[in-house]
Amino acid sequence: MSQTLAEPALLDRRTQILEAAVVCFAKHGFHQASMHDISTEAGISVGLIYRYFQNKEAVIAAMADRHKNEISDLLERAGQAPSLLEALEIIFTAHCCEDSPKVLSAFVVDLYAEASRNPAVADLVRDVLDTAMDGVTKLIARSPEGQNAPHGQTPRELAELIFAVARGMLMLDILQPPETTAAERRARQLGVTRRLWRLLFKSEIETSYA
Amino acid sequence: MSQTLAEPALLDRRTQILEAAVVCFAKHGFHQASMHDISTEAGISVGLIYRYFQNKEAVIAAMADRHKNEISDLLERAGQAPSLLEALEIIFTAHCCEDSPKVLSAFVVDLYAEASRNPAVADLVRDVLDTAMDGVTKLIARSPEGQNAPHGQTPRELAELIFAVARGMLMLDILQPPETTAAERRARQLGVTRRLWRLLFKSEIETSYA
Amino acid sequence: MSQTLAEPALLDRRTQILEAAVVCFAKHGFHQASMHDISTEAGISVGLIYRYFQNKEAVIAAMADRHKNEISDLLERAGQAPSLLEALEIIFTAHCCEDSPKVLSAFVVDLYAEASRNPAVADLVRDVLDTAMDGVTKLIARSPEGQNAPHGQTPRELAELIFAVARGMLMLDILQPPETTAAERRARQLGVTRRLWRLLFKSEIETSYA
Amino acid sequence: MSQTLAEPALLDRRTQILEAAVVCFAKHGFHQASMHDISTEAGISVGLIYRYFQNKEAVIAAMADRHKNEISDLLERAGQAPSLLEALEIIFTAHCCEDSPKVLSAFVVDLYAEASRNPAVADLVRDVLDTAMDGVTKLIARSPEGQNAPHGQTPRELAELIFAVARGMLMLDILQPPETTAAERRARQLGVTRRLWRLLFKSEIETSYA
DNA sequence: AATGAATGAGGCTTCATTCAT
DNA sequence: CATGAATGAAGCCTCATTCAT
Repeated sequence: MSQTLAEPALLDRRTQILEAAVVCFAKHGFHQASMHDISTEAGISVGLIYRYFQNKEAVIAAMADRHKNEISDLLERAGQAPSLLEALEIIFTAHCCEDSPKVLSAFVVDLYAEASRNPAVADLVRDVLDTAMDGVTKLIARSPEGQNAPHGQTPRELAELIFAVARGMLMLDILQPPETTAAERRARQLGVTRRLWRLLFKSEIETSYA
Repeated sequence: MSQTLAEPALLDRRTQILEAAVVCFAKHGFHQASMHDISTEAGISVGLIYRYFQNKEAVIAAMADRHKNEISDLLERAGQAPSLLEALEIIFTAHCCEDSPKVLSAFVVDLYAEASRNPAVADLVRDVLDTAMDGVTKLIARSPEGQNAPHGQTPRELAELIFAVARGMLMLDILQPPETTAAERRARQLGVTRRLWRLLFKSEIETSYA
Repeated sequence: MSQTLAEPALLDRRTQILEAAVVCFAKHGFHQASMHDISTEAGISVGLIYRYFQNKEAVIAAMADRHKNEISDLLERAGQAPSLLEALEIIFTAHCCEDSPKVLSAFVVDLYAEASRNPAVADLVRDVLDTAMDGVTKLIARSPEGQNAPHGQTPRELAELIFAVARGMLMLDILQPPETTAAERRARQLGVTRRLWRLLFKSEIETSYA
Repeated sequence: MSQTLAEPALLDRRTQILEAAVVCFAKHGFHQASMHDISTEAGISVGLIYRYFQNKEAVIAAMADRHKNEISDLLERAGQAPSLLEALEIIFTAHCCEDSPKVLSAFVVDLYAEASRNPAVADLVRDVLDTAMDGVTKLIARSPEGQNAPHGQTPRELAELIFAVARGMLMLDILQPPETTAAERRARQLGVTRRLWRLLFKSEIETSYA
């Protein structure tokens, strides 16, 4: 009976530590955040972290993995949206959550920075991106407006552009003044999303009616 | 008489140090690169760096400033291109230089990561971005194809999209396998640039002739 | 009723732990072996060790005590040997057991190293040595060849020399390449033992007949 | 001119650190002595040690090397002694120096303990021993009393016995009560040396005259 | 009796920075 | 102007020990 309890407890601790780690990593960066910072944020002792992670590197790797799952969830949610536009809106505004303003953008950019020197992280991030791109490609392919994109661009090409814009907006999001509210950041993202959507999927004539 | 000589020498030393710093920063990241790394790369002693920069922070700040100038130069060159497409091509392929593959992408992404926690760097990067955006906005406004963009998007809005894509491509560039050649990366960037240009500036009908 | 059971159980646990401790101590040294190592080797939990030993120091002390008993047993066995030479052979080859090659040598040398800074261990080891020396002195005194040693050396003096050689051989044993078999190490020990015995107890003339 | 100075300075620092290290290692053991202990004993900062040694392991290795040189010097001195007995006396009393009582014995025993788990140290110690044994073998071979040892033992065999006794006495030396003076320890060593010498090199008859 | 999660002090090592030369 | 030896704070990690279950 302790086994059925031990498993979740173990997972919970890991989750608790990772939860603290995102905060610290987003606030200070992977390598500027100390293990002590994380343990304090998590409300536990430093040593305990090492019961659940082999070392700091492993925490970073787990964070990357967590990111993979979150993107996965995001795509899932986007896939269930009633329209392509709404799906894109979900994808483009995922990081504008009230509770941890700017946290996600900084974290993701840091993740890419880390990927540039840590091959393991690079592989993971690449994998995430490929999966995500495939997902969006399918989303486009099955949507009505994806059937005849302007200039005959393929769904894959459109997905690539969409992702470039999404990652780019993440970088620009970092530069928003710290006092910017989540709502404001969200509004901005929505604006860009719609303009992008119109460009990619609406021919001139149709749009004039909109 | 030493003053007329001192000034350029001083600038040269600073340049020499910064030149070494980009290499180290791109290779290891701002905070993973040690002052010793930089001094070794520059072929000088550690102490000498402190004669030209108050501390490591100042080196990072100077690097950000250097980035500003480089973007400035880039815009200058782009502004002299014969066509908008060519201007965009210059902007989008600036980081694909033979000598230091992937160096610039990693550096810029790191710079944004740093901006997310260092307000001084954030201000500088924001300034760079604003200036660059203004430049491109003007480029678009004065170009023939910028006159009537699809969906009535303004030059500013188009510039925003362009920059989002440009920054996004930088992030994606990081994920390229290390063995990717500069030429391959350049080709990819050019492909995206052209597709983006067509989308933004070519109406469906015109394009069919292209 | 649990008491009659508890006693042996308690001793068994202690023995089990000490059994695991020798292995770990010999493999890593007293202070390099962690309590966790010992608990794993013993197949129990860390906490349990503290039920039977106050702390690591106490484990080491108990190990020293165990060593005392083992030397005691060894002398017992040696005392029952039919001849002095055979007694010496038993003493000199005790550590060449098949199952844990080199284990004992390393452990004993470590014990002496520990004795040099831990007075409690020093006292114990000294006690062991004195007792052992007394035993061997008696062995010599009662043996025929011990009656007239060359140069009129007393049984005590001879025992001292014997023990110096025995401890010294232990140190040298450590330097044997790891692949050396117990049999080889035993053969070497026997050779030295016999040469020593001849020197100490055989006059030149008698020997020429042997 | 700074180069001719830099070299000795570098060597001096290393020597200074090693000098401090022997003290700490002998007092606490290799792994119980902290880098901080060593730096304090040497009167320098912790970080400075790392300018001269890659890590603690390297300090231990250097200590082992130092030991090799000291044994080398010792043999040199012993080789110049007028008689074999005096040569042996030098070898057997080397560790009984006034200034650091018991330091050397503890250090050497620790070195052997370390050798039992650190192959690099084992190789070095083995090498030291072989060289030393060769030296003593030669000493014996060239000495008058070495010509006809009792029982026809070869110089090599005699050297082996001598070294076993020497290492063994080192171990026993550790057990001397801490208040034992260097003179007392020296006296004891001399006693053993002479008895050993008589046994190995003096026939019964000659001795009766002595 | 037994477990193993949790703690936190302490060890090794790095690195920004200073300063005598 | 230039060097690089020196410092010491701080980071990562281990481990003896405790305690709730």
